[in-house]
Amino acid sequence: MERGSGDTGHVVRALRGAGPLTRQDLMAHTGLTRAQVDQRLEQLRQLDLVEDGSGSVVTGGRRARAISLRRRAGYVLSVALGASGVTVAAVDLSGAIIDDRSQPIDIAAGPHDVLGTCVELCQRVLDEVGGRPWAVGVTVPGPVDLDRGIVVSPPIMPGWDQFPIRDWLGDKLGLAAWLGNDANATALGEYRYGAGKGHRNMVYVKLGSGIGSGIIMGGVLQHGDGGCAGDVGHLPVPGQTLPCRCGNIGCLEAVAGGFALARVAEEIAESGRSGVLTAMRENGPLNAAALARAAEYGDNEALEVLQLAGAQIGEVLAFVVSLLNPSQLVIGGGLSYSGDVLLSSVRKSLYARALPLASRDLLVRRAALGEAGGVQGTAELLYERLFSPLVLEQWSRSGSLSGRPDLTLEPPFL
Amino acid sequence: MERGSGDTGHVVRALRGAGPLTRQDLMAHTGLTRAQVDQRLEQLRQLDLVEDGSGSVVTGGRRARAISLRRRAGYVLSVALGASGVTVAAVDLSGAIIDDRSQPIDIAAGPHDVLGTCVELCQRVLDEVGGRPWAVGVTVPGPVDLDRGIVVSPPIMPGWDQFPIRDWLGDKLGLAAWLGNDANATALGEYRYGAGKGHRNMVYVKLGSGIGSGIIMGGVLQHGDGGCAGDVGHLPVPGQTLPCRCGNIGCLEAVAGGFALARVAEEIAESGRSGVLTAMRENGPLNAAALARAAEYGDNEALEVLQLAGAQIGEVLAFVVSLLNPSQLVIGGGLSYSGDVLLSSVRKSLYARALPLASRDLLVRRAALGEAGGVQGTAELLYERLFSPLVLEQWSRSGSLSGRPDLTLEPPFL
DNA sequence: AGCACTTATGTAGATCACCGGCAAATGTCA
DNA sequence: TGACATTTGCCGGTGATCTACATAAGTGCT
Repeated sequence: MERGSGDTGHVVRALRGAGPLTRQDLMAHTGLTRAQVDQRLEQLRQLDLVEDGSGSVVTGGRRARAISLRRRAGYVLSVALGASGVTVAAVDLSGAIIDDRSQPIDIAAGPHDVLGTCVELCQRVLDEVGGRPWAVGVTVPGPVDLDRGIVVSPPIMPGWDQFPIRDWLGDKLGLAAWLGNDANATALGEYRYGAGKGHRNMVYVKLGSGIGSGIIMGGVLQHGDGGCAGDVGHLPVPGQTLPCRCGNIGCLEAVAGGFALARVAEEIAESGRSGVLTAMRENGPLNAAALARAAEYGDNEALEVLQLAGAQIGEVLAFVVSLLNPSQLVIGGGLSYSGDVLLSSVRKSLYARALPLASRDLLVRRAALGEAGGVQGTAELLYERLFSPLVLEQWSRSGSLSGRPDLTLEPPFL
Repeated sequence: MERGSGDTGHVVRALRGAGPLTRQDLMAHTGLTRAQVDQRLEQLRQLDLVEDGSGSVVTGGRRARAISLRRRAGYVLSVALGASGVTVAAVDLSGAIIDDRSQPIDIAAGPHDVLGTCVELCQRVLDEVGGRPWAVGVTVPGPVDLDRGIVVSPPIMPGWDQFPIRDWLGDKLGLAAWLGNDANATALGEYRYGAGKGHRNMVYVKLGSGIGSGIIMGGVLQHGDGGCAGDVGHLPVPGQTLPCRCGNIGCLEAVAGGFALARVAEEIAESGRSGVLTAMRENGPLNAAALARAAEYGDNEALEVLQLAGAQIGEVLAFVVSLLNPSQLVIGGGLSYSGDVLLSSVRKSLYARALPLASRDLLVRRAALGEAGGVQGTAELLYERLFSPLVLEQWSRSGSLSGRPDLTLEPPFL
């Protein structure tokens, strides 16, 4: 079939995962023999993907030459659409961001407007970085139909339902394109580069304006059959009846999401129950971050609100942990960076309610990548697909990394 | 490394999954060339695993010889421990049960007593079937530490905590052994042979004396990091406070499991609110099945209890479906076979509460394998490991299928 | 029955990847 | 500087795989 190019991807993955490696290291990592490693490296050298690094550790004998991926060999574009802003980044083979641009947007302006802005940002990044990227990946804060590259009934993206985002952007840029969910992609980012490294069963939770999550089981990002696995934001919180944008009532996002907390903060400020919040309000509309600041100043009202939200989030996550028994829970998103009140409240509630067996060895950590997690995760998703056996073979055959390869396949590859 | 024996397993898997196949079919299924298929088949022929079948379909040319696995080539032992009974079965390569024995037990009698009975049953099956099985797999209705082959803090298995079930039985029988959770194994059985065929994201729910589940995502059975993924029986039902054997309160199992329903039935019978149940009680203690029969006779009290239980189960499963977005939910276990009241109530509650997006294309079906699902699933688990590249290579080297191979590896294999 | 056509299977030589061992290269360390 | 350690380049032998062709075993038409 693919004449041994099947495990060329293995070599690339090892190099991407563990930085520069000597031939010996590669043998250990991939299980291949020296001859095999050499052959694979030759193949990669012809594609101009690898280069010799400097010497390695001192062992008392001849120093091994470390082989590393050529960072400048190429890159992918990541487009991270949020509720109120978009970030476009060029991400190199190592997962590092070469260049990125952000711009505020209103997602409710609809696909043509917003995607137009995306293309502009992409152009500016492309002008800065030069060359042609291998692919472009887009993430959105809503449920995605992976096969068709569209969003379906997104609660916070009015006007986007069924719009062919993937193909529109792909054709506009002339690149292979992929569309996914933002929390899912960030989960992969944290799994590869961030707080979740090495935890083959891991859940990433994004606490932002909305609440979402990404589930990694068996080392594989799980999208579910309709592409909406991990949508914890719209799981019900017992006893709650607040209406949610999605049409249901009592959704976690509706009671403890950033939007919801901002609204509560405004209410408190208006009622005058908190001097701190009322004062803060002078500088503009309150948001969840303001609430967190108020809580750190010692404002009781704000503290209570955050603690309640944390407890509610923890309650839902306890359910998730008990069901999936991951070894790590990574918490990210805007809300997670504003003080410790919320996070510690989540922890407390989570450990109190989850099955002891499932939570005994559970680690709950803050995300390590911050804002970059999304674009890095998206890049990771693209690289997984770009270095799949099929695409690699296609590239080897043509002699260069060009064309618009098929990105719809799901790992694990064979 | 393994000299091309890596994809011998592929051939076996194709033959196991799709019955007798011609060489051409195998080429299509595995992606190998004819020469490769021939070589793999030769290898398998030397291990006495395959045989030529009769001719195949008429195509207008020479008829292809179908190749099939020799059913009598060997088998594995499955030991399915339940709360009140144990079943031992010999399962052949096709997943068919060659011979099986069941016997009532009291799991509370402790490991030595119960496992002694298991060994006896195994001996009887072995005497009947003859030959030496390749391995033995044990499943228990409790949380399992897969690495160590023990159960940990099992709610309904007093006296079994930390007992080395796997190694004890393996040594007693002189076979490679594996220990797992019953619902997990059954999930795999339904996925391969039963109602879940082809649904790579599937959840199996066992409604019996206890309630458990098995989660298959990406075509792989997910155990979770501590081995207790899918333990839906001890997820909390909102608003419920009944104490559970596990020490928590309001667990699904405590309010809607078979034990719980039996207790409720007794209460009703005692109170005299239902003539039917009071009458039934004459013939011995009531159980959940009696409740179901009473409901079918039109007894209102019984009907209400079942509907409530179904609604509670559906509520928890709605959560599971919304989170994991599987394409199929398979419901099995003793309770699922007693009438339609419970199941339809589960369905109603589930569809009403799950995210529309996650449940839109969801199929909810009854299990197809019945009692056999557990032992077949266990066998499937064993075969996955027995035909992994490493074990196959070991066997090829020694020339026969002997020894006690290592069964701790998890698929997917590479 | 005979013949053309289709498809599966067996076989042989060419080719390619891989393994193992050896020697050269490139270091360290005393 | 010389002994030693380790990596790396190189080459012949081996075996698996590929290609191509011949043969077997059918179907369907005349």
